[in-house]
Amino acid sequence: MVDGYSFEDKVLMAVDCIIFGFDKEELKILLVKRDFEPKKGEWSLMGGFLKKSETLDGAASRILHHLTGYHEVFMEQLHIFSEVDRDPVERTVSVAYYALINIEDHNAELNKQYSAQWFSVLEIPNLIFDHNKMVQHAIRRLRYKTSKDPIGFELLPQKFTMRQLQKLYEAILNEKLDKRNFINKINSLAILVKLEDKDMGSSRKGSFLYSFDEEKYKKKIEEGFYFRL
Amino acid sequence: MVDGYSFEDKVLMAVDCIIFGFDKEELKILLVKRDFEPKKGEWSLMGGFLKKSETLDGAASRILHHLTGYHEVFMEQLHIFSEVDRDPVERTVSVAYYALINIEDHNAELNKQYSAQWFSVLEIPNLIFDHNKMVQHAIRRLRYKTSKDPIGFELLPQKFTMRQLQKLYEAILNEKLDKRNFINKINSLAILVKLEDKDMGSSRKGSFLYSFDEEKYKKKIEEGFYFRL
DNA sequence: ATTAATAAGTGTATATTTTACATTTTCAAT
DNA sequence: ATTGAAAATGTAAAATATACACTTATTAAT
Repeated sequence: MVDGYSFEDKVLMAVDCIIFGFDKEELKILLVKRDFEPKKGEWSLMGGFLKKSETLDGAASRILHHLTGYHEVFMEQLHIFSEVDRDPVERTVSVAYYALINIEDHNAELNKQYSAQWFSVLEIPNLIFDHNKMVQHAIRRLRYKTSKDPIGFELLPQKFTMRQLQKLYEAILNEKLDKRNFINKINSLAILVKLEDKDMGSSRKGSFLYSFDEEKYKKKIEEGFYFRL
Repeated sequence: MVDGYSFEDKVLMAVDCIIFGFDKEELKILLVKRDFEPKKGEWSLMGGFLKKSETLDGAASRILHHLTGYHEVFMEQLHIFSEVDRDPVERTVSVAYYALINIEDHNAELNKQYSAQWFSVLEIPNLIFDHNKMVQHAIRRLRYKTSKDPIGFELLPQKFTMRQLQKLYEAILNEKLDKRNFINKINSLAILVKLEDKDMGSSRKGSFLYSFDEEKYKKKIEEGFYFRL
């Protein structure tokens, strides 16, 4: 028993991260140029390998932090990809995670360092291995998530306008929504606080800023409500 | 490059299966008595290790077939569990799969061979490692799945009564449903065929048998409908 | 053959939710 | 003061979900 389950195969486990951001108009993901063989120079998800001493969640956080400088970001396991030949170098199983970050205060320096770049989810380039499949999977999951959680918290700056929130939903769902119905629906959730100040950036009139009421927001999620736009 | 990613850690990957069945009254899962150390003699999910030459889906099917004799069963990846100490013998990451099988023509011989036993999901014993957590996760997933797919196909015999179908949903959701509303809702999906013959087992009057219209059923799933009972 | 027992089968009215849709307001720039 | 541009706002109609109770068919017992 000293040897553990000694006759069983061991495999390498990669963790690849689909990092979502929203830039007021478009839903984007952060991709890096791979800097080692094979497929050096091609676009890829940010990834790394699981170490024996960490959990998968831990590995995913480590990798994300490495690239973005962020701690404490929303991340969730997506799916495991295990086609035998998915990595031509060696049998590697990859666990995909997706993360939601506020693109605004993302550290641009790090992007240079890793040759990282934001891409609209509508224009994802060819990625190495099965990474395109992972991205599509993540987009589906994010769409699903909109019907279960109010996702804005993670992807928007602290203060935002109704229109920005609507555009976020539109970007994720890839469909236009009716303004009045959207506002009514969001208000019925009662998770927003209307602030005094306005954002003057987008019109002469200016539009009121909102922020999430964190407490109500969390309670809502726990209740497991179903939210259909 | 001959050595691949030679400095990275490799880990053992287990696959554990939550096997759901329905016996006309209760939602059940199939558990086995573990026959090797550690935790020999305790209840456990049916599991095994991933081999280098197979995918995770392949491993899950292999393991399921081994225990139940079934091929071609609905199975789906659930979640990966990777707590560092989850297996006291050795660092092992486990991928949980859940399967839906028709309990009726399940091979009872194999149950003896593996000391396997069906347990109501309402009375799951203490399981080894983090297997109880996996089971709870699987039940949540199955509940969610009812709102997205008509799940009966996998869990019921080919012919079944409306009442059996209702009981299946009630068992999964763990709540009573209204008979008339249930029937109306199911009929509105238009995926069932009402057969000529009746099941005389449960009443003097007898109740009509139904079966799924496989084609409509598959079309419905593809459409991605949302189904709320 | 009448009766009793048992589960099957069936419909509707009300409440709730979702959808579609157009005008007025504000204010900075000219 | 006029203009332009986006923000803000409400309602009626349609669709969906819910609550709810009696009749029917059959057979086993008398």
